[in-house]
Amino acid sequence: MIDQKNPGKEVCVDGRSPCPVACSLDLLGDKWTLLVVRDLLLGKTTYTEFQNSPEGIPTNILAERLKRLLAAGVIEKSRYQDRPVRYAYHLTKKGRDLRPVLSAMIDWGSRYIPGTLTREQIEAMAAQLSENT
Amino acid sequence: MIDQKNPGKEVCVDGRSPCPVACSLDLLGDKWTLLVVRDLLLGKTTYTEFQNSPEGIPTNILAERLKRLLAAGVIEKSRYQDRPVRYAYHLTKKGRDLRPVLSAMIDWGSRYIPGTLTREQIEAMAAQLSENT
DNA sequence: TTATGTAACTTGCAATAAGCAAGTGACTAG
DNA sequence: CTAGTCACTTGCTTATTGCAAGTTACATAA
Repeated sequence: MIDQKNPGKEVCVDGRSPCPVACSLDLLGDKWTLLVVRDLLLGKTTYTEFQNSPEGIPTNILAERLKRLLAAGVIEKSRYQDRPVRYAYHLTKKGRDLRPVLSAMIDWGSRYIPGTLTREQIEAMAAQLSENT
Repeated sequence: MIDQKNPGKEVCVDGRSPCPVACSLDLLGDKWTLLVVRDLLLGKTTYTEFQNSPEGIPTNILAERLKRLLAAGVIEKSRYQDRPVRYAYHLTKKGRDLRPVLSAMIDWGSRYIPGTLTREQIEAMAAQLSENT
């Protein structure tokens, strides 16, 4: 993975090593961040929609993760309505390009974790979700 | 993602929801676990090799993660030498099938995180690593 | 035979992060 | 003027990390 002749010397910005996996995990390596990205890929856009996902993300953690993803340029925030103020979150290109990561996790999880939905079931639900908008 | 008519009811074994992403993250969602899998995919097999990776995983966390991956059937442990006792860890099929997840992370990280190595650089180093054995 | 060294951990403890409940401010609808 | 929604924030308890040091079993060198 890393230059064995020069260990721990060449470090990426704020990262633990120049390994793209390690640096990705610095941003995405926890139990919640990729679930927010999942929701965004499914077309959810608002704070309350993220909160209503069945995993039940704690509100302070959701707020913090949205800030981090915003700072990292993975998502963007827009006020889509004044009076009353309402915000929508969307993935940037950087964020949309996380789809293959999520996709690989869906494949792995649905194959190896019993009781989880298959890609097909998820896609059917995603289609329904976008119908209702 | 999840059945909206019956929220929070249909949960996978020990998981937060029947979503394969959520359940995968219950096992893999932290800063270290996938780095161990990365090392294993690169051909590293021993405790000390994992420790010597440039990210510097704390030893107690390494021990705990190996236990978890073992319990989850992602890796297996073998005594490859008595006197002195030495252990080797290897990926099972379940573990090797995580390659697409790591692969997608390499692609995303090397594209979006400046200073990280490209897939090509990593593959070159992996080739070198297996030469030296 | 004692002394040093290595592999693979375990233990103790301080610091950080997660999780829960409750509160806030802007605004709307009844 | 009361209740309700959205998008958060604050306070506090519990759980997880990270660091240093210790442990056990064996090996090799003096």
